[in-house]
Amino acid sequence: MSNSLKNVTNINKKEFQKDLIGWFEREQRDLPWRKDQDPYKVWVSEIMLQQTRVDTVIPYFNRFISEFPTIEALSNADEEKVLKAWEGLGYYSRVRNLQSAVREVHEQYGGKVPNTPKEISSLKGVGPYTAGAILSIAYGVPEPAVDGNVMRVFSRILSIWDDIAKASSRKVFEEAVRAFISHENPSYFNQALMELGALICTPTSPSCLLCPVREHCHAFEEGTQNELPVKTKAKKQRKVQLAAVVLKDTEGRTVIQKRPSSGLLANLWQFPNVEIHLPVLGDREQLLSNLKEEYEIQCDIGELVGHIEHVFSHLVWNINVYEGTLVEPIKSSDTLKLVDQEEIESFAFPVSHQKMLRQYYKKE
DNA sequence: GACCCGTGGTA
DNA sequence: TTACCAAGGGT
Repeated sequence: MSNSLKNVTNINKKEFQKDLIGWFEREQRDLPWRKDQDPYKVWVSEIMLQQTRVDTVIPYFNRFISEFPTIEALSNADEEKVLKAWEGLGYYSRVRNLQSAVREVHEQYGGKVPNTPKEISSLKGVGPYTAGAILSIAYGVPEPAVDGNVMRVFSRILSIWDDIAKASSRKVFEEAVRAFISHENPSYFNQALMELGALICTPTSPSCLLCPVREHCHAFEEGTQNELPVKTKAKKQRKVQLAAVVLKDTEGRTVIQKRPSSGLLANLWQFPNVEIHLPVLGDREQLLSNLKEEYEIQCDIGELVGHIEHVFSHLVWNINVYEGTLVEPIKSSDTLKLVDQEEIESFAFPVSHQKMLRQYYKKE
């Protein structure tokens, strides 16, 4: 056993399970993905919930399941529509991986989500947490599903001082879950840990007096609940300067381009823009030369109409936005289009460019 | 292990 | 305003 788990044997496992699961049965929230245990819906919900709040996910989940209700529906869906359904949720590789994996299930597993750790973990976008979540919730398999909640809850219950920001710490908490998980109801056990983390055992000012398992909690006994878990700070975001142009033709249509199929905001659509490495050249000159060289677009760059700051988890965009007009017509392609106000609605944009769309495109 | 990959809410 | 956060995974 890991040295971090020296307190495991001090806790009555059966009593702990009973108190935790009993609380979950009484207090669990009524959430749309809890209406049944359809493995596909459990899967979709778990992908959406990665690093994303429950309140944010709810409307996306309802719309997504309404539009793509089954494995087959999502397998056959147009990628553009799937991305559009994810627009605004962030971490867009999640949905590309999801559709790719769903297609694999459709073709290789006869449309049935696999129920073994090895098979399910081999699917794109399904890591250790998601594998355990689907296996336990959809199939009742007693596998750990260790997310940030579970690490926080168990760091307090067992007084584990490992840094939860380190990837290597996850296995310590998986070991803790394996020591306590209910084999009668792994689904409720795992969900209860996360629900407890979300509602009671919160990051700051946990509600210990309302906690159903405070009698089992070492941190509560020692008064260290506000010092746990240990988590090192994230480093600051890098700043990136951009210049973008809302480029119109003589009929009021606007140029949009598709982002590369990998990296930041992959496959989303945007207004033409360039990263400004050297400010000395000037935004207009760099936009002009980029559009000419990359797309053979001849245009005039007009007024600076505004600027947008957009904060990502790991960087900050500062975008100067210009108006522009096409000098000669362009040819549409898979990655470059001229669209009117109605057509543009069907393309998925990152939030930063949605702001441009609202502020600088729909005028006049 | 370090870094990349989004967004909106909150103290 | 700043910093941190929220049901992680890929490379």
